[in-house]
Amino acid sequence: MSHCHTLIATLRALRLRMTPQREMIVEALAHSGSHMTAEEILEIVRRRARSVNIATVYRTLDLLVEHGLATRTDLGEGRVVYATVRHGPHIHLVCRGCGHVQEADASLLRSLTEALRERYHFSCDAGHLALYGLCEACEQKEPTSN
Amino acid sequence: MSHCHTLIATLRALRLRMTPQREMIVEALAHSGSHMTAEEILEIVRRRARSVNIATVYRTLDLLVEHGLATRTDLGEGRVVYATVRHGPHIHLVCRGCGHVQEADASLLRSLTEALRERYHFSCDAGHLALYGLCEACEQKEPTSN
DNA sequence: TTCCTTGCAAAGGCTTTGCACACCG
DNA sequence: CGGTGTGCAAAGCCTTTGCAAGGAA
Repeated sequence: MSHCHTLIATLRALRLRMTPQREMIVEALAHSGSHMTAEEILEIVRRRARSVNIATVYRTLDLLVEHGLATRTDLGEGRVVYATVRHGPHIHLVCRGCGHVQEADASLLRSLTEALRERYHFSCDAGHLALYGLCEACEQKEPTSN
Repeated sequence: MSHCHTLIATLRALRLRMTPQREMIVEALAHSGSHMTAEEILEIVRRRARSVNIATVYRTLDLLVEHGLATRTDLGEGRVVYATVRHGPHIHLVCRGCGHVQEADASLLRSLTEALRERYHFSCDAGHLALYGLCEACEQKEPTSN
Protein backbone atom coordinates (compact mmCIF):
# COMPACT_ATOMS: atom_id res chain seq x y z
CA MET A 1 0.00 0.00 0.00
CA SER A 2 2.29 2.68 1.31
CA HIS A 3 4.95 1.24 -0.86
CA CYS A 4 3.20 2.08 -4.07
CA HIS A 5 2.29 5.47 -2.66
CA THR A 6 5.97 6.04 -2.06
CA LEU A 7 6.72 5.02 -5.62
CA ILE A 8 4.04 7.31 -6.98
CA ALA A 9 5.30 10.18 -4.86
CA THR A 10 8.78 9.54 -6.15
CA LEU A 11 7.54 9.66 -9.72
CA ARG A 12 5.84 12.96 -8.99
CA ALA A 13 9.00 14.29 -7.40
CA LEU A 14 10.83 13.37 -10.57
CA ARG A 15 8.40 15.64 -12.42
CA LEU A 16 6.93 12.74 -14.30
CA ARG A 17 3.27 13.01 -15.13
CA MET A 18 1.01 10.79 -13.16
CA THR A 19 -1.71 9.23 -15.23
CA PRO A 20 -4.27 6.63 -14.20
CA GLN A 21 -2.41 4.10 -16.35
CA ARG A 22 0.90 4.72 -14.63
CA GLU A 23 -0.74 4.59 -11.24
CA MET A 24 -2.38 1.26 -11.95
CA ILE A 25 0.79 -0.21 -13.39
CA VAL A 26 2.85 0.85 -10.38
CA GLU A 27 0.21 -0.52 -8.03
CA ALA A 28 0.07 -3.84 -9.83
CA LEU A 29 3.82 -4.21 -9.62
CA ALA A 30 4.13 -2.97 -6.06
CA HIS A 31 1.36 -5.20 -4.72
CA SER A 32 2.64 -8.33 -6.42
CA GLY A 33 4.54 -10.71 -4.22
CA SER A 34 7.49 -10.77 -6.56
CA HIS A 35 8.50 -10.40 -10.18
CA MET A 36 6.00 -10.00 -13.02
CA THR A 37 6.06 -9.96 -16.78
CA ALA A 38 4.67 -7.06 -18.77
CA GLU A 39 1.82 -9.29 -19.87
CA GLU A 40 0.94 -10.23 -16.28
CA ILE A 41 0.91 -6.58 -15.28
CA LEU A 42 -1.34 -5.77 -18.21
CA GLU A 43 -3.75 -8.49 -17.22
CA ILE A 44 -4.09 -7.07 -13.71
CA VAL A 45 -4.40 -3.49 -14.88
CA ARG A 46 -7.08 -4.47 -17.39
CA ARG A 47 -9.29 -5.75 -14.62
CA ARG A 48 -9.71 -2.11 -13.73
CA ALA A 49 -9.40 -0.47 -17.12
CA ARG A 50 -9.84 -2.68 -20.11
CA SER A 51 -8.56 -0.16 -22.62
CA VAL A 52 -5.01 -0.01 -21.28
CA ASN A 53 -2.55 -1.05 -23.91
CA ILE A 54 0.52 -3.25 -23.66
CA ALA A 55 2.62 -0.47 -25.20
CA THR A 56 1.80 1.75 -22.25
CA VAL A 57 2.88 -0.99 -19.87
CA TYR A 58 6.22 -1.32 -21.61
CA ARG A 59 6.70 2.43 -21.70
CA THR A 60 5.89 2.80 -18.01
CA LEU A 61 8.15 -0.08 -17.03
CA ASP A 62 10.98 1.45 -19.02
CA LEU A 63 10.37 4.64 -17.12
CA LEU A 64 10.49 2.92 -13.74
CA VAL A 65 13.66 1.05 -14.60
CA GLU A 66 15.35 4.15 -15.97
CA HIS A 67 14.66 6.00 -12.75
CA GLY A 68 15.77 3.14 -10.56
CA LEU A 69 12.34 2.41 -9.13
CA ALA A 70 12.12 -1.05 -10.64
CA THR A 71 14.44 -3.71 -11.95
CA ARG A 72 14.23 -5.63 -15.16
CA THR A 73 15.53 -9.20 -15.15
CA ASP A 74 15.92 -11.06 -18.41
CA LEU A 75 15.36 -14.70 -17.54
CA GLY A 76 16.21 -15.75 -21.07
CA GLU A 77 14.03 -17.54 -23.56
CA GLY A 78 12.02 -14.43 -24.03
CA ARG A 79 11.00 -14.13 -20.41
CA VAL A 80 11.59 -10.72 -18.91
CA VAL A 81 10.33 -9.89 -15.44
CA TYR A 82 10.05 -6.69 -13.47
CA ALA A 83 10.00 -5.95 -9.77
CA THR A 84 9.91 -2.80 -7.68
CA VAL A 85 13.11 -1.96 -5.88
CA ARG A 86 11.53 -2.64 -2.53
CA HIS A 87 11.90 -6.32 -3.14
CA GLY A 88 15.57 -5.72 -2.75
CA PRO A 89 18.25 -7.70 -4.50
CA HIS A 90 17.42 -11.31 -5.06
CA ILE A 91 18.54 -14.11 -7.31
CA HIS A 92 16.09 -15.69 -9.72
CA LEU A 93 16.52 -19.45 -9.85
CA VAL A 94 15.03 -20.56 -13.15
CA CYS A 95 14.30 -24.23 -13.63
CA ARG A 96 15.11 -25.45 -17.11
CA GLY A 97 12.74 -28.33 -16.61
CA CYS A 98 9.44 -26.79 -15.60
CA GLY A 99 10.20 -23.10 -16.03
CA HIS A 100 9.41 -22.34 -12.42
CA VAL A 101 11.19 -19.35 -10.93
CA GLN A 102 12.04 -19.13 -7.27
CA GLU A 103 13.87 -16.34 -5.56
CA ALA A 104 16.97 -16.73 -3.46
CA ASP A 105 18.85 -14.50 -1.09
CA ALA A 106 21.26 -12.26 -2.98
CA SER A 107 23.70 -12.23 -0.11
CA LEU A 108 24.88 -15.61 -1.31
CA LEU A 109 26.58 -13.77 -4.12
CA ARG A 110 28.86 -11.70 -1.98
CA SER A 111 31.98 -13.78 -2.28
CA LEU A 112 31.41 -14.31 -5.97
CA THR A 113 30.99 -10.64 -6.74
CA GLU A 114 34.09 -9.85 -4.71
CA ALA A 115 36.09 -12.42 -6.61
CA LEU A 116 34.85 -11.09 -9.95
CA ARG A 117 35.81 -7.60 -8.98
CA GLU A 118 39.28 -8.60 -7.85
CA ARG A 119 40.11 -10.98 -10.64
CA TYR A 120 38.21 -9.52 -13.60
CA HIS A 121 37.58 -5.92 -12.58
CA PHE A 122 33.93 -6.64 -13.21
CA SER A 123 31.30 -5.03 -11.04
CA CYS A 124 28.52 -7.56 -10.86
CA ASP A 125 24.99 -6.35 -10.54
CA ALA A 126 23.36 -8.77 -8.15
CA GLY A 127 19.91 -7.25 -8.43
CA HIS A 128 19.40 -8.44 -11.98
CA LEU A 129 20.57 -11.99 -11.72
CA ALA A 130 19.07 -15.14 -13.16
CA LEU A 131 20.58 -18.57 -12.61
CA TYR A 132 19.61 -21.63 -14.59
CA GLY A 133 19.37 -25.15 -13.39
CA LEU A 134 16.91 -27.71 -12.18
CA CYS A 135 14.54 -27.56 -9.27
CA GLU A 136 14.36 -30.50 -6.91
CA ALA A 137 11.42 -32.14 -8.67
CA CYS A 138 12.85 -31.80 -12.16
CA GLU A 139 16.27 -33.02 -11.15
CA GLN A 140 14.74 -36.28 -9.97
CA LYS A 141 12.89 -36.62 -13.26
CA GLU A 142 16.00 -36.06 -15.37
CA PRO A 143 18.22 -39.11 -14.82
CA THR A 144 21.44 -37.76 -16.33
CA SER A 145 22.26 -34.09 -16.26
CA ASN A 146 21.73 -32.62 -19.73
CA MET B 1 41.39 -28.59 -35.93
CA SER B 2 41.27 -31.95 -34.27
CA HIS B 3 38.59 -30.58 -32.03
CA CYS B 4 36.08 -30.07 -34.81
CA HIS B 5 37.07 -33.42 -36.27
CA THR B 6 36.23 -34.95 -32.93
CA LEU B 7 32.89 -33.18 -32.94
CA ILE B 8 32.13 -34.32 -36.46
CA ALA B 9 33.11 -37.87 -35.61
CA THR B 10 30.83 -37.70 -32.60
CA LEU B 11 27.95 -36.55 -34.76
CA ARG B 12 28.61 -39.45 -37.12
CA ALA B 13 28.73 -41.84 -34.21
CA LEU B 14 25.34 -40.52 -33.16
CA ARG B 15 24.08 -41.58 -36.61
CA LEU B 16 23.38 -38.02 -37.56
CA ARG B 17 23.80 -37.21 -41.21
CA MET B 18 26.82 -35.18 -42.04
CA THR B 19 26.16 -32.49 -44.60
CA PRO B 20 28.52 -29.77 -45.82
CA GLN B 21 26.37 -27.24 -43.99
CA ARG B 22 26.70 -29.05 -40.67
CA GLU B 23 30.40 -29.49 -41.16
CA MET B 24 30.94 -25.81 -41.83
CA ILE B 25 28.81 -24.76 -38.91
CA VAL B 26 30.66 -27.05 -36.52
CA GLU B 27 34.00 -25.83 -37.83
CA ALA B 28 33.03 -22.21 -37.47
CA LEU B 29 31.99 -22.77 -33.88
CA ALA B 30 34.93 -25.00 -32.96
CA HIS B 31 37.53 -22.67 -34.43
CA SER B 32 36.14 -19.57 -32.79
CA GLY B 33 37.95 -18.39 -29.71
CA SER B 34 34.79 -18.36 -27.67
CA HIS B 35 31.03 -17.92 -27.88
CA MET B 36 29.22 -16.93 -31.08
CA THR B 37 25.74 -15.91 -32.08
CA ALA B 38 23.85 -17.74 -34.80
CA GLU B 39 24.24 -14.71 -37.02
CA GLU B 40 28.01 -14.65 -36.52
CA ILE B 41 28.25 -18.31 -37.39
CA LEU B 42 26.18 -17.75 -40.50
CA GLU B 43 28.44 -14.94 -41.58
CA ILE B 44 31.50 -17.17 -41.35
CA VAL B 45 29.86 -20.11 -43.05
CA ARG B 46 28.67 -17.88 -45.88
CA ARG B 47 32.22 -16.96 -46.76
CA ARG B 48 32.49 -20.51 -47.99
CA ALA B 49 28.94 -21.16 -49.17
CA ARG B 50 26.78 -18.16 -49.74
CA SER B 51 23.56 -20.11 -50.02
CA VAL B 52 23.51 -21.43 -46.46
CA ASN B 53 20.43 -20.28 -44.61
CA ILE B 54 20.03 -19.00 -41.08
CA ALA B 55 17.37 -21.64 -40.45
CA THR B 56 19.96 -24.34 -41.05
CA VAL B 57 22.29 -22.70 -38.58
CA TYR B 58 19.61 -22.66 -35.93
CA ARG B 59 18.64 -26.26 -36.64
CA THR B 60 22.25 -27.42 -36.46
CA LEU B 61 22.91 -25.52 -33.27
CA ASP B 62 19.81 -27.04 -31.72
CA LEU B 63 21.16 -30.42 -32.70
CA LEU B 64 24.55 -29.78 -31.13
CA VAL B 65 23.01 -28.51 -27.92
CA GLU B 66 20.58 -31.42 -27.71
CA HIS B 67 23.41 -33.88 -27.97
CA GLY B 68 25.58 -32.07 -25.48
CA LEU B 69 28.22 -31.00 -27.98
CA ALA B 70 27.57 -27.31 -27.56
CA THR B 71 26.06 -24.97 -25.00
CA ARG B 72 23.56 -22.23 -25.52
CA THR B 73 23.78 -19.18 -23.25
CA ASP B 74 21.05 -16.61 -23.26
CA LEU B 75 22.75 -13.34 -22.42
CA GLY B 76 19.43 -11.54 -22.33
CA GLU B 77 18.28 -8.67 -24.49
CA GLY B 78 17.92 -11.03 -27.38
CA ARG B 79 21.54 -12.10 -27.36
CA VAL B 80 22.02 -15.86 -27.42
CA VAL B 81 25.48 -17.31 -27.86
CA TYR B 82 26.76 -20.79 -28.52
CA ALA B 83 30.06 -22.50 -27.75
CA THR B 84 31.40 -26.00 -28.21
CA VAL B 85 31.76 -28.00 -25.05
CA ARG B 86 35.52 -27.98 -25.32
CA HIS B 87 35.50 -24.47 -23.97
CA GLY B 88 34.41 -26.00 -20.72
CA PRO B 89 32.20 -24.30 -18.20
CA HIS B 90 32.69 -20.58 -17.99
CA ILE B 91 30.80 -17.59 -16.76
CA HIS B 92 29.81 -14.85 -19.19
CA LEU B 93 30.30 -11.42 -17.70
CA VAL B 94 28.07 -9.09 -19.68
CA CYS B 95 28.65 -5.38 -19.37
CA ARG B 96 25.44 -3.37 -19.26
CA GLY B 97 27.35 -0.33 -20.38
CA CYS B 98 29.12 -1.35 -23.56
CA GLY B 99 27.70 -4.81 -24.10
CA HIS B 100 31.11 -6.42 -24.02
CA VAL B 101 31.21 -10.03 -22.87
CA GLN B 102 34.21 -11.52 -21.11
CA GLU B 103 34.54 -15.02 -19.81
CA ALA B 104 35.42 -15.95 -16.26
CA ASP B 105 36.42 -19.14 -14.55
CA ALA B 106 33.35 -21.16 -13.60
CA SER B 107 35.08 -22.61 -10.55
CA LEU B 108 34.29 -19.34 -8.82
CA LEU B 109 30.72 -20.58 -8.65
CA ARG B 110 31.40 -23.64 -6.58
CA SER B 111 30.45 -22.28 -3.18
CA LEU B 112 27.42 -20.54 -4.60
CA THR B 113 26.08 -23.64 -6.30
CA GLU B 114 26.63 -25.64 -3.14
CA ALA B 115 24.74 -23.10 -1.10
CA LEU B 116 21.86 -23.05 -3.58
CA ARG B 117 21.65 -26.81 -3.48
CA GLU B 118 21.63 -26.93 0.30
CA ARG B 119 19.30 -24.06 0.97
CA TYR B 120 17.00 -24.10 -2.05
CA HIS B 121 17.39 -27.64 -3.41
CA PHE B 122 18.28 -26.02 -6.70
CA SER B 123 20.83 -27.62 -8.96
CA CYS B 124 22.53 -24.73 -10.67
CA ASP B 125 23.87 -25.22 -14.16
CA ALA B 126 27.16 -23.35 -14.18
CA GLY B 127 27.87 -23.97 -17.85
CA HIS B 128 25.11 -21.66 -19.03
CA LEU B 129 25.62 -18.69 -16.83
CA ALA B 130 25.51 -15.02 -17.67
CA LEU B 131 26.15 -12.32 -15.10
CA TYR B 132 25.36 -8.66 -15.61
CA GLY B 133 27.25 -5.69 -14.41
CA LEU B 134 29.76 -3.12 -15.51
CA CYS B 135 33.24 -3.63 -16.86
CA GLU B 136 36.06 -1.54 -15.45
CA ALA B 137 35.85 1.13 -18.13
CA CYS B 138 32.09 1.54 -17.94
CA GLU B 139 32.05 1.66 -14.17
CA GLN B 140 34.35 4.66 -14.23
CA LYS B 141 32.07 6.35 -16.75
CA GLU B 142 28.93 5.79 -14.67
CA PRO B 143 29.31 7.98 -11.59
CA THR B 144 26.51 6.51 -9.50
CA SER B 145 25.50 2.92 -9.83
CA ASN B 146 22.23 2.69 -11.75
C1' DT C 1 15.58 -45.81 -52.59
C1' DT C 2 14.27 -43.84 -48.34
C1' DC C 3 14.38 -40.58 -45.10
C1' DC C 4 16.55 -36.72 -43.48
C1' DT C 5 18.11 -32.07 -44.43
C1' DT C 6 17.92 -27.77 -46.77
C1' DG C 7 16.40 -23.20 -48.57
C1' DC C 8 12.78 -20.28 -48.84
C1' DA C 9 9.17 -17.76 -47.17
C1' DA C 10 5.84 -17.11 -43.94
C1' DA C 11 4.45 -17.15 -39.33
C1' DG C 12 5.29 -16.42 -34.23
C1' DG C 13 6.22 -14.12 -29.94
C1' DC C 14 7.76 -10.21 -27.71
C1' DT C 15 8.84 -5.38 -27.91
C1' DT C 16 9.18 -0.88 -30.03
C1' DT C 17 7.64 2.97 -32.76
C1' DG C 18 4.86 6.49 -35.61
C1' DC C 19 0.90 8.89 -35.42
C1' DA C 20 -3.10 11.50 -34.11
C1' DC C 21 -5.86 12.37 -30.25
C1' DA C 22 -6.36 12.88 -25.20
C1' DC C 23 -5.10 14.87 -21.09
C1' DC C 24 -1.92 16.20 -17.03
C1' DG C 25 -0.16 20.10 -14.83
C1' DC D 1 -2.62 25.97 -23.14
C1' DG D 2 1.76 23.41 -24.12
C1' DG D 3 3.93 19.45 -23.98
C1' DT D 4 3.45 14.55 -22.63
C1' DG D 5 1.19 10.28 -22.54
C1' DT D 6 -1.95 7.01 -24.68
C1' DG D 7 -4.18 3.66 -27.85
C1' DC D 8 -3.84 1.65 -32.04
C1' DA D 9 -1.71 -0.55 -35.66
C1' DA D 10 2.26 -1.56 -37.99
C1' DA D 11 6.94 -2.63 -38.05
C1' DG D 12 11.22 -4.91 -36.07
C1' DC D 13 13.98 -8.46 -34.34
C1' DC D 14 15.14 -13.04 -33.52
C1' DT D 15 13.68 -17.64 -34.03
C1' DT D 16 10.77 -21.39 -35.60
C1' DT D 17 8.03 -23.93 -38.89
C1' DG D 18 5.64 -25.82 -43.29
C1' DC D 19 6.74 -27.33 -47.55
C1' DA D 20 8.72 -29.03 -51.76
C1' DA D 21 13.11 -30.14 -53.65
C1' DG D 22 17.76 -31.93 -52.85
C1' DG D 23 21.00 -35.11 -50.99
C1' DA D 24 23.21 -38.61 -47.48
C1' DA D 25 23.54 -43.48 -46.56
